[in-house]
Amino acid sequence: MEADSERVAIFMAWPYANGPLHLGHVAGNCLPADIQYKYERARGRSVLMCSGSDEHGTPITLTAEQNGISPQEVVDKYHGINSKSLADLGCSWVDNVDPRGVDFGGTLYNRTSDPMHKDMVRIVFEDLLDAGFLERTTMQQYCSISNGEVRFLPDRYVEGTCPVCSADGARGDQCDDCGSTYEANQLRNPVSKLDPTASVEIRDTDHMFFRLDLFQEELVERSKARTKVWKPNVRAMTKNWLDMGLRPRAVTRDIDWGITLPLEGEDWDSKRVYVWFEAVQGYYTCARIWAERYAVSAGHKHGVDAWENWWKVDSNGVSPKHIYFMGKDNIPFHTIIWPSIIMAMNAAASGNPPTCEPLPGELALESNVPANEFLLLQGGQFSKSRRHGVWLPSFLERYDPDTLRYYLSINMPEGHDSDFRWDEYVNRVNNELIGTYANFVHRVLTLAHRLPNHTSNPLEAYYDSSLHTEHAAIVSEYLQSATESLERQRFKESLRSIMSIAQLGNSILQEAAPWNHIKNTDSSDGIKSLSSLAYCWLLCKGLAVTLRPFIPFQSDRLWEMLGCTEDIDSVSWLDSYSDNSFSWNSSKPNPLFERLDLESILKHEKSLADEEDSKDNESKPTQGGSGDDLIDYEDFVKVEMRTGKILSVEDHPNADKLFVVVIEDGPDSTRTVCAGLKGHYTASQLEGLDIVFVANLRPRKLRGVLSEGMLLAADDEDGNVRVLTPEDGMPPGSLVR
RNA sequence: AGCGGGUUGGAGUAGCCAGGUUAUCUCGUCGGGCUCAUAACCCGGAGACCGGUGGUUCAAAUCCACCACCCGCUACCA
Repeated sequence: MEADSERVAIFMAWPYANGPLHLGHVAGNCLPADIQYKYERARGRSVLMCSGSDEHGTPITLTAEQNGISPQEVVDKYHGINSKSLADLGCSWVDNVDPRGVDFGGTLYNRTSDPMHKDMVRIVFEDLLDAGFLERTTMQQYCSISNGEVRFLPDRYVEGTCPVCSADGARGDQCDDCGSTYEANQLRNPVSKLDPTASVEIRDTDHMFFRLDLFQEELVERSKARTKVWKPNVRAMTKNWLDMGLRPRAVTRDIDWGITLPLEGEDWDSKRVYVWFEAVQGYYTCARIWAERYAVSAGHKHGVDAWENWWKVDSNGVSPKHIYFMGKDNIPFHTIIWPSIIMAMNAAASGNPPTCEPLPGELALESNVPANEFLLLQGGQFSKSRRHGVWLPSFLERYDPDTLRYYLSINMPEGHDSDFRWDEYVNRVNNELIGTYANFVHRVLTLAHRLPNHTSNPLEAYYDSSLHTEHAAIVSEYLQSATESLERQRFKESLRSIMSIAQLGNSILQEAAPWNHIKNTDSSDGIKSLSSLAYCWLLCKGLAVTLRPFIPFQSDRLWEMLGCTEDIDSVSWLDSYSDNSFSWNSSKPNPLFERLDLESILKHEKSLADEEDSKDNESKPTQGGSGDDLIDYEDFVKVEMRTGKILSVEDHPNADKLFVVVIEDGPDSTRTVCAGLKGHYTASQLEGLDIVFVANLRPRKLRGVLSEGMLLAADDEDGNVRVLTPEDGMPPGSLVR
């Protein structure tokens, strides 16, 4: 393979270790990062890939509380599950040291609870503090007090009575009913959503803030220079943040699960590093930890400093290439916050002002941040609580990882959200992956095996390269465009170009019709035809190499069936279609994939869902203690439900999902209620309907409009909503019981 | 309502930032061919006033303005 001195670091956003990975993570993060890594290796480059589990923060502590275990147990569990899923998916995290040798790099799927990560974060914290990039500020924050235990609460976990309009349910800093904002201490009757019985008060608390504002100018300059490189979604999101103006951001918080602070004094004992500040540093700490744990023992020539090859600008001013993969929700962290921290680290080390153009010896900034949009599931967002999702571990138990990799690659949410649909998965796998690609390979292999007895490849004797210059030129164009696409992280486009080569192969076979000459190979037509078959054999070799980033398992299988003895790792991407040597494997070829059957897949998925349902039904009564969920008849009759007739429906002036509905609730009597039915019904569908409503609910303003009751409606797992309506003939105002 | 994204043949998409010959690809559909191959493969056809209305320009899917609808986050809500 030709030497390529380029140094590349592949960074994948750190999955939160609070649950198993779902297909959205795979399509948005894991797969693109892995494809890019494998491609860069095939180019002969030195590549280091870093990521791991993000293991701190409030949600993990809540999961731990709910399950009665420690936060560490939560993250241990999911770090294990997710590491295994990634390996089963064929991602390269399993090779900590590059099989070509440690000088080529390697990978590390680390975790933020790693003591070395924690130490390095504390050192960065100190350096930035000394350099004046962190400042101490006193802020006021809610906390709940229960049994003498003080717990600080984020604003979104507090609600109370609005000081302006007296509405209930106002949030810590803003009232949704009247829209007014106020200082934290003005909210009346604050209550903790996590523990409603605790008393809530305001306390002063000191925190360290990162001076993001100091980097505004450099970031504006940098983002202008990146307009040609960044995707539209990345440009837009970043510009939006910069236009709003950057402000200092707290890097510490009142919580006990996280990295302790390198600060003296009791004040700081109960505080930890804020996750956003610490997890992004994982890209840097992970590279250093890789060097210490793997590069040294594998004999890297630079030992513990090996990481610098992938992180520091070299003496000629050349930066390593840094590519960060993530979903759209993570963009500002990678175009604003993390670059600022890197600039701050550089400035702290050199004593110079921050600059967006790192000098030789300094840490490099991103080369691209190809953020993906979201993968939806049958049109809706993946959701743990609504059980709307396909989880990676259960998927991989049943289906071939390469089929998933193919489908998600060809359907990647690169420009906008895309959809995971079972029928489309089956279609694309059967028609494209199997019909076009695997079928081509199988045709070539079985035809070759039908030629007369042989111990080496029988096609070699017929091959005449001069007959295929036109085809070779087309293949070379496809390869070049696939390569250019991958240089720009355009995976769909790239995969399509490569698939075009398989399609070309099919048409070459069609035209040459070698099956007519298998038994009588001597005619001049026969020789020409078999030369085409021989050329197709060479195409299969190229396809194995160039599809390997996308479907690694089956590429390796194909390579073996072709009888190639050379290590596929040492074949250069650019030369993959130019090697004219003929290998041979005398054992009978087998199809690469099995066709998928949509009906049986849907049946299985449904049975999985039913299983979950029955599990839930069984566990519910025991969960809250038996009988606790039951109410007395007296409680039930307190709810006064009546029939009514909808007279008019109008859009709520200040809410997207609300209708303002006037109902006839008795003879010559009407009332107004707000109903969140927009999107489920049109106004005209509702008008005139007989409905059931709760009549004695305390009236409450909803985004400024007083609602005197509540329409009853049913909703199912899929989010469908239907209003309740009595059988005809009941006059408005009739009691329901 | 705030912020972001989207609207291109029946479905899904490329092209838009850097305006310019017959608007891309996959699936589906119709017709023909092949029979080696996993009912797979190959060739050809039909099908789009590029969401709407204005504007800029010699020229607009592409740039600008306004409008409509869809999605996500936040809010609200059955």
